[in-house]
Amino acid sequence: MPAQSTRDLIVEQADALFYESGFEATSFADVAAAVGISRGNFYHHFKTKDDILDAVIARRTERTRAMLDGWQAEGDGPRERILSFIHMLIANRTQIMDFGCPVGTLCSELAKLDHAAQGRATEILGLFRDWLTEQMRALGAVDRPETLALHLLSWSQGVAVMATAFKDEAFIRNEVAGIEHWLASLPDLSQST
Amino acid sequence: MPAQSTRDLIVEQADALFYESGFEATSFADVAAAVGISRGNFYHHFKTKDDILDAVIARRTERTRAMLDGWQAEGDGPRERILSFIHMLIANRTQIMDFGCPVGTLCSELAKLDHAAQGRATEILGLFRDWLTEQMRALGAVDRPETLALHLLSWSQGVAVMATAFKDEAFIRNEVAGIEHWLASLPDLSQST
DNA sequence: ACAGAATTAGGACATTCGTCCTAATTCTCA
DNA sequence: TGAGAATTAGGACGAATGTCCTAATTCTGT
Repeated sequence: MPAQSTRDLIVEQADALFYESGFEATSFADVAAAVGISRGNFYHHFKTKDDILDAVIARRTERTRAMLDGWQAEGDGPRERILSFIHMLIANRTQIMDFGCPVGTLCSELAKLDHAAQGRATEILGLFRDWLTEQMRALGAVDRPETLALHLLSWSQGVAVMATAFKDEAFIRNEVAGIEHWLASLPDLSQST
Repeated sequence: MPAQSTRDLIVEQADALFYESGFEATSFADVAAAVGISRGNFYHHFKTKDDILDAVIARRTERTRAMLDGWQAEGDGPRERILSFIHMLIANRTQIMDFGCPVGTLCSELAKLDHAAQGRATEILGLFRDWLTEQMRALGAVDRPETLALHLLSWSQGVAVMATAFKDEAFIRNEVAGIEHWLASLPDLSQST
C-alpha cells in the first residue's frame, strides 16, 4: 500500500495553495513545485486546471463530511456538537486571519469567475447548513431550524471575513463568545428518553 | 470642462471589473476593452497594474466617505442612519448575490495575494467601522460602541458571503429583518436636548 | 527475466500577461 | 497659426500561462 499516491499529493498541495493564494492566482507550476514533480507529469493525472479544482472540491467535501460525521458520533448532545462547529473559528484562527474561511473564500472567488464548479463548492457550505439544521432540530421544537442554521453559518462567515481584514484575534474570541451566548439563549425543548 | 477624463473612465471600469471578476482575473486588456482605448494608452495613465488598484481603492474610499457623510447629513437619528447602512444589503442584493460585497471580497482576495494594498482596502472597512461606532455611541451610553459596530459589520459581511454562495434573496431579507430586530433591541439612552 | 502498462521528466506550443517603446495624432495657448 | 505638451494607437518584449507531445524510466505480473 503506497503511503500516498502522486495524485493525492497533487490534490493535497493544490488544496493548500488554492486556499492560501486563491484558485486563479495558483498556477500549474506552483502546484508542481510544491509537490516536487515536473509540470509535464501533471497532464497524466489531470487534463485541465479545472479537473484539479474538481478534485480539490471533492477532497474538501469528503473531509467536511467526515468531520461532521465525527462530531455526530461523539455522543454529545446537539448543543455540544454545535459548539464543535463554532470552535473551529478559534482552532483555525491563525489560518483564518491569513486566508479567511476555505469554503467561503472559494465560493466567493468562483462566483466572480463565473466558474462551472461554483455549485459544487457551495455544496460544501450546504453540508454545514444541513448538519447544523439537523442539530437545531435535535435541539427541540424550534419552528425554523434551517433559518437558525443559516444564521449561524452566516455569522461564522462574517467573523472569518472580518478576521481576515483586520487580523484581530480578540474580535474572533469576542464573536465566538457572542455566538455561544446566542446558542445558550436558544430554548432546549428536546426530550431525553 | 471634460465630462469625464480618460483616467477617470479607466478607474471606473477597472473598479467594476475588479468587483465583478476579481483583481487577479482582470487583465489590462479587459479594462482597455471596457473603456474602449488601446492597451498602450494605459501606460500613460498608470505605470503598473498595482497603480490602477490603488486608484480603484482610493475611488472606493472617497465614495464610501461621501456616502457615510451623506447619511450623516440627512438629519435623522443614529438609529435611522444605521438602518441606511443595513438597507444597502437590500438595495444591492442583485449585485451581492452575483459578486458579494465589493469591500469584503477585495480584502479577502488581497489577503490571499499577500498584496501590499491590503491595508488600504481594509481602511474602507475601517471607515464603516468608525462611522458605525459613532452611531452606536450616539445611540446612548453603550459601554462598547466599537464592539457593536464590528458585530454589525461582521453580520453584514456574513450575509453577503452566504447570499453569493446560495443566491438566496429570501435569506438576505430574513437576515436584514433579524438585524433590524437586533438594532431595535439596543437600548436608546441618548439624551435629546 | 521480460513484456506491457503505468508513471515520469523535459520541453514544445500558442496564447496571454504586465510592461514598455515609438510614432502619430490631438490638444493647448502664446 | 504654429510650437510644444499631452494624449493616443500600435506593437514589441520577455516571462508566464494552460495545454499537450514524446521519450525515458519505473513498476507490475508472469
